[in-house]
Amino acid sequence: MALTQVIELPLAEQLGACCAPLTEAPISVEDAELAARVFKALADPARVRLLSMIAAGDEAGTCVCDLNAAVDLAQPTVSHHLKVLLDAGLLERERRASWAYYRLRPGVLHTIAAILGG
Amino acid sequence: MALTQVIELPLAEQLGACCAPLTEAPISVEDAELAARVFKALADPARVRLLSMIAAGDEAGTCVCDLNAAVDLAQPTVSHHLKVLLDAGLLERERRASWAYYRLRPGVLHTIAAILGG
DNA sequence: TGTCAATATCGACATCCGTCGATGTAGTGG
DNA sequence: CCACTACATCGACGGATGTCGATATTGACA
Repeated sequence: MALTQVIELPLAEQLGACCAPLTEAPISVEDAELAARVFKALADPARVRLLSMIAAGDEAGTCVCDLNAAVDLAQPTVSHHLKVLLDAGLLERERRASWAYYRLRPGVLHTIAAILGG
Repeated sequence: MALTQVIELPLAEQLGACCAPLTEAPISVEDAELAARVFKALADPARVRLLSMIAAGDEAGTCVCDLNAAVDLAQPTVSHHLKVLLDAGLLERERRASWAYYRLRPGVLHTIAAILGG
């Protein structure tokens, strides 16, 4: 094993520091890979909806139990989608008592919008 | 066969007329489906790069021959990705002589950015 | 009409991804 | 310690997707 440890920034944060808007200059191969991984997290209707419910919900976070009740998917499926959004750096997770609360990682949506040249 | 014909607006244009930013209210199932289809088009590194090259290139359009030369993919693969971006309503195509030119559909990137609440 | 160049479509393949039931794990309260 | 609840992980299945070689199509030009 290597002695050094790779500190991975959240994907969506790397994206914020990586590159100019798509319209300004051709994106590099590496940065395109990064951007595509973030867009891939958004490339599913269930995830878009979950993200929107969390983004439009309480700033303190939305309980998974509420999300499970609100979408027509099995509990493991919801858990899977939340993990994808979490790994993409779009969400944060916090445990309170025996519940899990997810909330938007601040600024990420703006970061993604900025890449698009909005 | 039905006598009526469904006139399909470009995907990305439907998206512009469909819904508020994700942060404002939970998106509907139908609109989430729509948004996800657009994000799916962006969910591949090759497509992000092609889109960026076209977006940052000449406003009159970018020749497929230039795109073929610039990316390390077989010609049918490039053609396939361009079709995905076209079908998503992100690009426009124009034939000039025996060449095909693609350009950004005006406003689409801003539309997508707006959905994200940018 | 025939040939050539540019692009699109087709068919096949391997891989990835969404889904769910079954099971594991963590935290709560008796 | 045990039972219960909330959530995560695992394993498997079917369908979608990226890739390419072969082939079809389109347009230019003899």
